[in-house]
Amino acid sequence: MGRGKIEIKKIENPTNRQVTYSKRRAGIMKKARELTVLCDAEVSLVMFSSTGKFSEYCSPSSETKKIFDRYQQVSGINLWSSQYEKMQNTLNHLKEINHNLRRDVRQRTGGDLEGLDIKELRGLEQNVDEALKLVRNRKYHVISTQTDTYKKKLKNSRETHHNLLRELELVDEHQVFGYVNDDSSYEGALALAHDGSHQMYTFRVQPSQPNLHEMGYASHDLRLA
Amino acid sequence: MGRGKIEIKKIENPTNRQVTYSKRRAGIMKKARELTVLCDAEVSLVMFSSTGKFSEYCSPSSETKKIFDRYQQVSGINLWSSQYEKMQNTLNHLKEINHNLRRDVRQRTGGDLEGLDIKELRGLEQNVDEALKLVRNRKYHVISTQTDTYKKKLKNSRETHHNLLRELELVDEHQVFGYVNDDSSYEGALALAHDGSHQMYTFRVQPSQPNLHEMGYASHDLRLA
DNA sequence: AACTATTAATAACT
DNA sequence: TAGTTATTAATAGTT
Repeated sequence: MGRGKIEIKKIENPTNRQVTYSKRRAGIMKKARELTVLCDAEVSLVMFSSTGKFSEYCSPSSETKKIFDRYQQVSGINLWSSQYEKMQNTLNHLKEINHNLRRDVRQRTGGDLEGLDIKELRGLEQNVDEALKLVRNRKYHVISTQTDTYKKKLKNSRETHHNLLRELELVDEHQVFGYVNDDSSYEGALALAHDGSHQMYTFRVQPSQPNLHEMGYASHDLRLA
Repeated sequence: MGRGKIEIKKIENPTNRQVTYSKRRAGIMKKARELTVLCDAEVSLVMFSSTGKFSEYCSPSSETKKIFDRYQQVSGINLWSSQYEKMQNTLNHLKEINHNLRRDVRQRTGGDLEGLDIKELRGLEQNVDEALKLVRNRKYHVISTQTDTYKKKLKNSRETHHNLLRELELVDEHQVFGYVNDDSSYEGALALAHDGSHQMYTFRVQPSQPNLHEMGYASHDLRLA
């Protein structure tokens, strides 16, 4: 339809090709629109020119996305299967790891021991025992560090006090009051550390887990008390 | 184009509409094909008739899926944003939980203690201490159960033996040989349980975590030794 | 971007 | 559903 018949093959002249693309694109869009109206059909038309220019037509009261969804249903092709499956796998993997981590934590708090044989129990016992020693060591280290800090502060304070008194002495030539050399602070801190209070150690992860159940987990209480 | 002009509005006669749909569908598909060839374009055409019949055209050497992917890139519309976002959130949530669980396990094995203050350390110590007691109790329970089983087996065996000897006595009227009443098995089991072997307790989750690094985790060795 | 000779599509009919 | 044809619509080549 035009001044002479044309063969249906790629137009080599780029300018010509682009012009023809524009014209025919308008034509096919009109056809799509007419089909939609005349026949009450849903039509999605997506085009990319050879230069990459994108155009689309979509029947009114619909969206390309919806037609894609429908296309997917009918064609049986899962358009985002690759993405989706990969994520699904990652998710399952994480869930499994989480599950195992939870069990480990439970066993390390003395629960869920029924499935373990003697050998495993012995191993766990030894492991927990070693952990206990490490925690104790760390505690003592923190305590002694803290105590040193207190001692230094005290020493500083003492010196400051001393100097102050000296200054007063020099200024007023008054009698100096004695003061107590209080070295009982170290024992005090140790007593504090060992006071056997029954306050529980609460697992930090708790406050940031509002909806585990949404992910297929029973809402186990992870509070390790 | 036809015997008389027609108005572009829905064809009310269903038969007519269906006929027109078929003809025009063929026409628009031909147009799409021609556009593809002449102008070296990529075209996706998806149609649903008013009766729900689905047809598509897609430029050769491409697939509807690929064109959809491209459509998504260009249009900025994320076709699976809802699905994807939900999964992404779940994933991040799981990762966070995982992270916290790992830290907890590490702390329960005596690592990562630097961030804890005295109060937390005291709590952790007490918690681990209690866990240790629970594990020990369980171990003793398993041992004693096992020992009981052995005792019963032994008792059975002893009786069987006894009966056998009696039968021999009755049959042959021979002299009975004595046997040792071996009750040392209990002490043996306890010794085994307390032997202080340095064999490590290995965390069960290990073998099923081949590729943690793929999920953005450093491949920490979870082995709790 | 507009024109127009010509071909292509198709509405009505069979 | 498929074929025919009169008529309109699309468009190739031109301006």
